[in-house]
Amino acid sequence: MTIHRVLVVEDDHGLRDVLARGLREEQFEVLTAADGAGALRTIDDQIDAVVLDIGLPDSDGRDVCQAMRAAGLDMPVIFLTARDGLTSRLSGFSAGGDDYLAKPFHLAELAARVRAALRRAGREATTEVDGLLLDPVAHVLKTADGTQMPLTPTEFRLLASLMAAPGAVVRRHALVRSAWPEGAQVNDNTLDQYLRRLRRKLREAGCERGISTIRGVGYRFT
Amino acid sequence: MTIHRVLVVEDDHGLRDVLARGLREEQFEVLTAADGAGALRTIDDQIDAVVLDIGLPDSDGRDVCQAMRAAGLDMPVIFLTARDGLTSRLSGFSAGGDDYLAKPFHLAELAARVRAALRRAGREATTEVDGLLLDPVAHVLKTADGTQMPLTPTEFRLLASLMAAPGAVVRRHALVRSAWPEGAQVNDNTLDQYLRRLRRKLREAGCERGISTIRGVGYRFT
DNA sequence: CGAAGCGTTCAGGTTGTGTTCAGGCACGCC
DNA sequence: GGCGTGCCTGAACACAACCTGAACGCTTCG
Repeated sequence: MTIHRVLVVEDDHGLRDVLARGLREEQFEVLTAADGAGALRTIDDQIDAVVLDIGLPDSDGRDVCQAMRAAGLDMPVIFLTARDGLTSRLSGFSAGGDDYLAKPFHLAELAARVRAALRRAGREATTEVDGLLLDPVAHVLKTADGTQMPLTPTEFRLLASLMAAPGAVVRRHALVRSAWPEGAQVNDNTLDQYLRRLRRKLREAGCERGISTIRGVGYRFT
Repeated sequence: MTIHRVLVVEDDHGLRDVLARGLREEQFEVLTAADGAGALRTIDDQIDAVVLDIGLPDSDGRDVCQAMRAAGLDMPVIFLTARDGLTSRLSGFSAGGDDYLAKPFHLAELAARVRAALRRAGREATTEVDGLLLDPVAHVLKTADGTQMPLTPTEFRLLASLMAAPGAVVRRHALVRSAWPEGAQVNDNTLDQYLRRLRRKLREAGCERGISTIRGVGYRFT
């Protein structure tokens, strides 16, 4: 999993901490701000996404977003709204391909939305190894001859991890750590299956490179 | 294969933990610091490499690097820069750093870069004897003519132990201690078998050097 | 509702690694 | 030379690691 920088803007201290800690556990790098002014002070083009509470003490979250856009900052924004009603109004507004989430919500859902937004915005890093490239926007593997092979999210994370350091052995548990959420219990066989599917997709895409097994150690993309 | 000591300097707590844990799993000994001041307090000539965030709260990572150099510390530095900033790329190099890595990145890639930097700096994460090198990243034996010979984990540990001190005699029980877990009961003949297999693999790889027997004492890599 | 896609699990087969056994060769000592 | 010890060799074995094909539950989406 690649590491992204997320700014959380929320006035409630407790909630802000919960969000920050939760997103960190989901492998994000997290900055925080307590109000609109602080957000605009913190924000720059190194932020990959913003989680933005609509009801801020000093200003409306949407104004903050507009100020961002005016400053030429185009990263995705996930709005947090105080339950119901508002959401319908927001869906029409949806400025800049953003997303919204009504309180209360699950951390896992927020993390998923942030990821989805990053993907849509093309903020994921493209990995490329010798003509073979991994397109993070479309979640597709593109070969030199233009063939496109769709990948599932988990397949994508696994292959990205393998291609990040071509030729190097990646240990099994390192693969698990990079493709599954922190602390997930993953059956050995599950990983086997994914490698099997990845190898088949690579073969079907007519790719001469492949994943070799280093028995007792891990796998290597060659 | 000696263990290397890496200092990770990163202000974000979550990211720092992820990096530290990941590098430890890759067999590094990891120290951490949260800012430039802490880094300069921690650092000494026992550190083999530094992973240094450019954007630190109290100072620029490049200044930290320059301060290091001024103090006569010449270990390699891998800069972490916020997404593809070309400027930080260049100035990172002019500050005497060895490599850079743009966020977001994969752990496997960071580990590979740290190893590469150590190798370039002559701190040798890989064992090399006269064109024959044992590559722990790819987990293979590479000969001068480019042949790659895969090794099993135990073979790898044994050969590493022999190549660590070329020309010196390594006693049998010393070999056992370095290639098997502490307190393992190893049949004499088992070691014989491994030497046999190693010699054959060396021969098959077209290597003129070999392992000679010192009867009653041990073995020597010449 | 049904269909499709994704993640996961199960059962069974295959292979490589680590290990042991039986026997042979070579060296050193008497 | 006879003999023992240390090392080498070829073959065989057990078991874990890994691969494979098939199926199941779950969610999503039409």
